[in-house]
Amino acid sequence: MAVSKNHRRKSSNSVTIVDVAREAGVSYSTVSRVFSGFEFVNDDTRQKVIEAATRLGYVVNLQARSLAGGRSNIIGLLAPAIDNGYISEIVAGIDQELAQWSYDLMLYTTHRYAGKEAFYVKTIANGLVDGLILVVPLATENYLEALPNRDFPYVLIDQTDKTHGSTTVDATNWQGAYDATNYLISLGHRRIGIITGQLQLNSTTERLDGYRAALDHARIPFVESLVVEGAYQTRKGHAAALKLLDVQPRPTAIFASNDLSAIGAIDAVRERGLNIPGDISIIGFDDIPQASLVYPKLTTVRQPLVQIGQVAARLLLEKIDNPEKEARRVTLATELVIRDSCVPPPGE
Amino acid sequence: MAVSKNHRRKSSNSVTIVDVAREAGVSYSTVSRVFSGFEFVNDDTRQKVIEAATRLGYVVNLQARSLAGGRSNIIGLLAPAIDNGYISEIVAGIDQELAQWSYDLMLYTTHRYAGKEAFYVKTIANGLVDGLILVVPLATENYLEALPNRDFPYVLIDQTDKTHGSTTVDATNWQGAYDATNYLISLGHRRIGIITGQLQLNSTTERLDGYRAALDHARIPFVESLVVEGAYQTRKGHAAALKLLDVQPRPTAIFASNDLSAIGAIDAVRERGLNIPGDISIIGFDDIPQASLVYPKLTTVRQPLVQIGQVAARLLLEKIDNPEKEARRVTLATELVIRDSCVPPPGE
DNA sequence: GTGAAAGCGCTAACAT
DNA sequence: ATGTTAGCGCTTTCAC
Repeated sequence: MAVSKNHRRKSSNSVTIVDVAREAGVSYSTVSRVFSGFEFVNDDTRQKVIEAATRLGYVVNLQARSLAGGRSNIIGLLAPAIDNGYISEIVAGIDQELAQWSYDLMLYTTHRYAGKEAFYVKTIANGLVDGLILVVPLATENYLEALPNRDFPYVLIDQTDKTHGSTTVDATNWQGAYDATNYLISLGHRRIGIITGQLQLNSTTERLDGYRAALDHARIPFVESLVVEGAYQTRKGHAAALKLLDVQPRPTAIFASNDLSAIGAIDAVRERGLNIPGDISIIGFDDIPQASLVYPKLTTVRQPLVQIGQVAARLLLEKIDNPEKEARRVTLATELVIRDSCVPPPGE
Repeated sequence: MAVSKNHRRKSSNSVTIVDVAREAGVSYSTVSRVFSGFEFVNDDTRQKVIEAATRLGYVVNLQARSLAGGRSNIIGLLAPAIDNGYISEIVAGIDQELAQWSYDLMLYTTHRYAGKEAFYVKTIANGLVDGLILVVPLATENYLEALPNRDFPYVLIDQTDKTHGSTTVDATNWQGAYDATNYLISLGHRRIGIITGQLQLNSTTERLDGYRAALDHARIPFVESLVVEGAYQTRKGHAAALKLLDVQPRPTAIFASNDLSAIGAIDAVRERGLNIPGDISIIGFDDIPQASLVYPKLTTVRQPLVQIGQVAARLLLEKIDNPEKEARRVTLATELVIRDSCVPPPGE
């Protein structure tokens, strides 16, 4: 919160619209028209203005444009961090889409104002961004409460909220988990452990349900002790896997609810002197870039991360252009990606 | 460049400083003083203002503050993309540092305006950011030419420029490469291939020089055909490794100038049916998070990526607060990280 | 088609 | 310590 004392103005030697107007011999609103596009301006005039601007090296001041015009062509991304493949891929998708509409991106990380989420979001929304994409794992409500009442455009990624009708994009979590579990079953596994995400999360529940459904479908009894809560991160995945390995009889396969957990699980299994996939098969979820890097290459359920980012950005832009547009939820298809980390159980 | 036609103003139901002033019964500059900190305001008045603001749900409009005050407390990061561990780690460092000074971050990707770099940068610099961090692999000059003449604060990461005196932060590339090569030599290798980065890059040259120096020092002849140009990416690393494997006699070790290349090289070596590290040792550079994920875990030269980001941000902030501050170059130490991808050559 | 003028919400002299 | 007044650089009516 500390703001530096010695506020000195930016070296404001910049060429403004007024300079261009003078140089071109027109009024400065004409210059504005030329650069904001779309107004009817005489071709000669336009030419004069553009030449003058080029001569002077004028570039528009987006800040001023934004204040005056009410729009900044900037959207914000609120995320815990961008230090893992999951978010990076999504950001790539967002960036791709924004580039097409000449929008820019601000990055807000959530770890900043713990406990003051609402204030933080409110400040963001009241500032320069035209809309917000939220990739917030926990406590979404805390962030959201500051938003809908001022009907500020936003979209949620992989996060449905019950209270407000929010525009959301996610993937077929249930189906993906079903597919993963079912694949393991088809390989002959019957004792399948699962490492979940945080239980509050929607995606956690959906994936857990998909897992159960596949078990049910194959008439494999659901065993409580084979379900261990993780947190969608490597460390927790590691710990959860260790727990799973202590269950008797030991599971022959583990479904990790995301790849980060799966990677942690791989290490844990190895530490116990067990072999992957020989002794234990492991399947993940997400297909982040690391999934094909680890050894053995991870069999996983692919989420179209880049596309999720793209769609989220597009929905947001639509919402910005047309605030009346009603909230909707777009769910993209997951896909089983078979690599090397799953084989039939030992002795099969 | 297309700007949406239906510019509608942001739902401007927002509470402004004027509303707060009216509610508190003071002039609106007083309100400004309270929220911009530091002015001498009577405690009673301040109290009244804060209460009024809270009652009304006022939050500052950073945009307006920025236009009026000449400072936005936002800095920009210009990078090719953020989709790899190298940049992600740096961004994490930047973000960490910025958080401390309540600065925010804009993300600009370079792939947008190919061929119009100068214009792009100029627009950025003329807009809302107070400064810019550049992580630009190629054609740095194109970006830079628009900057120094308007003495806009910026810092370069891992990129020295000859023409202007730019503030730069990088790592001990020469020493790191020397250490890597020397380590290989100490293991008994004498035919050591190198996959470089793009030859235009400073870091490429420095690392190549370090490699040569280590060879020289051990009186191992430098062999031209053992040097293959890569591009700091996995794909190119793969291709380069393939080339290296065709050299007769075949190298027993490969120094990849960054981890991404090393990862590509690992795959290439495997495709040739060779074993790592048994047949070929591979060493990388950077120590991105993926380095410890691959199999075998990659021996590499660690760059303090997060710290690089932090230092870059700090230097930039200093420069913003004090434009007279002269440019300087901070070089951080690299460190050899021994993992599993290097062993003595076969038959040693 | 073009110019004049009123803001956008705020900061920063300059007064008092 | 607080109020008054100019802007920051632009968009956007409203005239002509």
